[in-house]
Amino acid sequence: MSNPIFKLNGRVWIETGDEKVLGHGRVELLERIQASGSIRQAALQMKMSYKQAWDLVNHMNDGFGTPVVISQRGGKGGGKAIVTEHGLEVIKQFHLLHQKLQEFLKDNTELLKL
Amino acid sequence: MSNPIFKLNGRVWIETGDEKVLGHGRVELLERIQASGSIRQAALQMKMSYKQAWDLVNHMNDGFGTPVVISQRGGKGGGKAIVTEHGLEVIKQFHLLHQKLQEFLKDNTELLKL
DNA sequence: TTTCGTTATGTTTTTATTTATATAACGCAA
DNA sequence: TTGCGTTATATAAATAAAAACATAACGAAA
Repeated sequence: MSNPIFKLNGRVWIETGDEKVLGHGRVELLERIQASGSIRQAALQMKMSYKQAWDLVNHMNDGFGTPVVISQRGGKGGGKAIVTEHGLEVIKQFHLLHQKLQEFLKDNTELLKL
Repeated sequence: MSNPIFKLNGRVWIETGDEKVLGHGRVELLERIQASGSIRQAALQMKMSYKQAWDLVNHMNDGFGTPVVISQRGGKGGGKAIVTEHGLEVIKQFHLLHQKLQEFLKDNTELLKL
């Protein structure tokens, strides 16, 4: 067996050109927006500023051809944000990738000899 | 085929506990130290400060049980640094992992439907 | 014993990033 | 039509990260 104190870890993400458009953190943000219906609440939960969350959402909407989040201000509750059908698909795809990566990491940790 | 503008990318690294001990950048540093015999030259090549390079080397030596770089000051040329046998092994292992990840990314990019 | 170029280390300065603050826009509901 | 809570956006303040700078230690070679 390999030395137990060493752990293999990794990340995957999706780029357009050279810009990162979707990764681990952004997916969590989308999920929390979906769950709460609010960019603000999602940001609070993840302990990031509203501005940062909004910038990320904006960047994702730009990066993907079709928006992943649609938001509106005013109205009941002051405003809201929803994850689009395309956004849900994106989340799903990323989860699949993430899961596959975990398998990859697990398999190769076992081969790791240091 | 999947949308050509989206690219899957990723990284792997090795941790001990929760601290990153080896990744893509550190491996390049080791290789350049090996090639030049100097931490300073390696740092210059990678456009990082000597301090930063030295800190990384130190951190790696701490992180792995046995040192990956041994350095000495003074003497012919002012000093030198060499990558240990263990360091070479570590580089080799990481390259293997990196190569496998590239295959993983390639395989899954083809499945990527966005 | 002086010079040289590097390792080793700490300190200071600068830059970049993050966070906080402020304010306008908005539309529903009271 | 006023208040409310959110989205949207810009600007300022605070933190963190990186780079630059300075300097000591070192030993071979001149």
